[in-house]
Amino acid sequence: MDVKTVCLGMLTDGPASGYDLKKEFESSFAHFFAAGYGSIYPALSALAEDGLVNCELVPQEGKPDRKVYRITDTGREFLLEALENTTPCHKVRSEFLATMCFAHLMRPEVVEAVLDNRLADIARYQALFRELETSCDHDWPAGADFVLGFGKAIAAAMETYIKENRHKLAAESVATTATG
Amino acid sequence: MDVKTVCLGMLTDGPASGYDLKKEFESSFAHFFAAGYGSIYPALSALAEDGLVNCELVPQEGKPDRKVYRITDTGREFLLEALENTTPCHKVRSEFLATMCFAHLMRPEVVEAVLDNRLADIARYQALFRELETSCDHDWPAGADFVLGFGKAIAAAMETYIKENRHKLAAESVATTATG
DNA sequence: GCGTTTATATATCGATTTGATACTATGCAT
DNA sequence: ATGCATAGTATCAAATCGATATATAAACGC
Repeated sequence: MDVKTVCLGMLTDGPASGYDLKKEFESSFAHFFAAGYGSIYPALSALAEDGLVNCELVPQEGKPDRKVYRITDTGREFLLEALENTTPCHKVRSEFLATMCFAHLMRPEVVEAVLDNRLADIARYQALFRELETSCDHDWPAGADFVLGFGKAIAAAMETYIKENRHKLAAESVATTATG
Repeated sequence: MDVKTVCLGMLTDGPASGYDLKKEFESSFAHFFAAGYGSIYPALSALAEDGLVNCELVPQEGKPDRKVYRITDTGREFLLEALENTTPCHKVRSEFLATMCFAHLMRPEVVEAVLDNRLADIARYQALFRELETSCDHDWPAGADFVLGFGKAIAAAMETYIKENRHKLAAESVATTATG
């Protein structure tokens, strides 16, 4: 399940441009699958080349032409096959936790700042979740609901854990002002 | 905080070879920062070239020489500076959630299998956490404790969420045997 | 005794992804 | 008038991933 396949899946919802897909990556997919233009545009080109989507050029005034992609029957078949994989991965890459591993080398106020910033980031995700919930009138497929709920549950768990355990970290910092 | 910096941080614990670091990436770091040989060896070479570590060749019988890396004073300074970054990221890349977004295109038994496999994967992480807790006699720095606890909390939250919400998914699958 | 897996150790390489940037044009706010 | 947001495409170096190659030896199952 690479960017190509996710784009293909998004296109089952209807035709879209690379720009449109980017917006979806930034909203409903933001909390679990990031992709920038550098991944999306090459992915769409490759899909078109393989005949899994076709591309219609829609001219616009004053703006670059829209390249509107539509999934083909071959593409739909390919997607269904890809969805047969029963062991899709779930990976975390956390510079935050890596940093916390070395908290004993850091000044306590920096540790505090890192934790505050992480909580702020979690709050941003929670705001996004509320937005997604209100904007869409719940005519969503069950899968989208499940995924949003998953994001909310994990964000809440992270928030709770950090708030309840941050005091343990601040306490033991080696670099506490030795002048005390 | 790239692989180079994490390797440098690991080396504050004592000298180690690339092979040793790989084992650490597979144990205590496994749940939040993956790195393979393809990242670790080039990282160590680059660190050595920049004078942040030095390398001692330790010959062995029948096996390739060990290249034992040790952090230098310059390296320690560099690390401390890197740890001043107060906004380290925390990213998730989940092919699992991407797959679940398209559950309505999947056969229900495949959805079930995906969920079972995810739960199994979570269980493997939980086993690893128990191992880490017992093997090390808690002479750990507080940071390592915090990070392990974080992993446990999130794993538990994921497990609970999946078990409590999977029924909603199975229910609405479009592809239910229409022959019923 | 014989094949397979596991462990010790290094290293490389193509494919994918990241993150930043470039280009063009409209409109809105300060 | 200057900057920022929005709409749209596109590219590129650097970083990372995942698999594979090489070499030796102990351990395990049948």
